[in-house]
Amino acid sequence: MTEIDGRKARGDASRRLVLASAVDLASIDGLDGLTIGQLAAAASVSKSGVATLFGTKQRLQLATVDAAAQRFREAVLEPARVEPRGIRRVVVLLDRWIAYSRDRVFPGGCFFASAAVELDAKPGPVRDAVAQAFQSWNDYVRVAIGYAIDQGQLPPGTDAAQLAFEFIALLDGANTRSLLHDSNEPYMFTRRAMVARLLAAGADPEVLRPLADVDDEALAAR
Amino acid sequence: MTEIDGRKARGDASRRLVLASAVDLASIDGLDGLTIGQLAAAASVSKSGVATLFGTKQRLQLATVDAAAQRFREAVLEPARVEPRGIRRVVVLLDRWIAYSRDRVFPGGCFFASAAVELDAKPGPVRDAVAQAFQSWNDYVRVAIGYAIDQGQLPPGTDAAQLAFEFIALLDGANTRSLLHDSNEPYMFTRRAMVARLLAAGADPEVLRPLADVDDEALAAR
DNA sequence: ACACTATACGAACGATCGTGCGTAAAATAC
DNA sequence: GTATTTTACGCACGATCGTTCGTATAGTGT
Repeated sequence: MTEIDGRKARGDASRRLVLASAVDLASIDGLDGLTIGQLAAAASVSKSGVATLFGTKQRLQLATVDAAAQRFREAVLEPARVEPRGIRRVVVLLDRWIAYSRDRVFPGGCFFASAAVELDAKPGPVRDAVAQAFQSWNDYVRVAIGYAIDQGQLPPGTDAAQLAFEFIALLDGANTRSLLHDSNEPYMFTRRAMVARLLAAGADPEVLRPLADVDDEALAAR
Repeated sequence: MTEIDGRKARGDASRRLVLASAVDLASIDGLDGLTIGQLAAAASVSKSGVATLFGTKQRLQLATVDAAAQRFREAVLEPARVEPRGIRRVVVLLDRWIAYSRDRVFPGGCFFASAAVELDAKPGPVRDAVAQAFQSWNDYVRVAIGYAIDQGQLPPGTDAAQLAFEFIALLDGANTRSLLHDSNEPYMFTRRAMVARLLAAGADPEVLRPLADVDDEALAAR
């Protein structure tokens, strides 16, 4: 039943290969700064080969957004899903995001933080795709916090949307500052802020340990 | 004593005129996306005229950063300086920044939030200039909070650097989200977070009114 | 008066951009 | 076997990029 077309298969493999370079380049130079010529050089294929695989630059950009979302899910969402729903998953989620940014899963830092700021004032399909991915990540965090509330690990009156907004703002802030000043100190600021915020919201201090115990990462690296 | 050179004066006037367009364009397309050709068209001068005034694109970019810093100071810092040092100035500072972002003093939102994310992974003099401007704004907020601590309006143990980081992250987060989703709701999230944070830090609720009383701005516009 | 400096433009440079065309090779369909 | 589809490349197109050159104009010096 799963009759695979050898031509399509070959093309998909090439697309994946090219897109791996594309997300790396775009995380540094932006989705507009990404050019077909330098992408072809980075992926060791011909310029017209890239054009054949994606047709137009806009479709290349959209495919790049999808590929970046895939890598994001593997680095952040999937590790958090091993934890059961509730406050523990929220904590792992936030901790994994910091690791994802700190370890430069994308060489230019969080791809979506970059793309969102780059395209936020430039209407078009690519901006819409980025906006939706961003929204989707925000909703994921908000829902994850909602589970913690449902389970009584956070007070019933807690505003999940408000908390999700604050956390994502703190994470993105650390991402940019870390890149801009080549330092891990911003991650410490964000950890402290998030832990304090969760404590103030009434979370159990014990489950916050994964977030709270790594303050020395700032001392470890410069 | 202030002998002015008519030639220089004419050139400076032209530079100011061109730079006014440059910061607007760059806030949307980024400092790299800014091209001499479209800038010349937007400012109604010739392409080679722009080249003559700034020499090279990099010097144009550096001049654009300076011009943006000037506009930022006029929109945010100067209005806050009418308040005496202390918690009141901090509150006005944060409130002015939200107005500066919401009113689109730069058509593409905060110029420096844009430029910082665009260049955070691209070494060079322009990135350094943006990083320094960003740092300077961070220090201004931190010092302003320090005054409030010195005057006993915030507890002696308050970490001014931590607070400054959190506030700027929340402000930048609202800026991006507002642009990306064309909504004023993010500003409400940020106001609530900052007010709650200052209250938790021990600030007088009465002086926080300028920040807290405008929740309905989210309802006013979509 | 003359030399000098700064602004401003038109024109052109080589380089790179995104895209289209023609062709060849590989895989599928008949 | 002969069509057809998909990948992949070389090549060239028009457009735009940043920059440079020559020239004209306005203002400053002596």
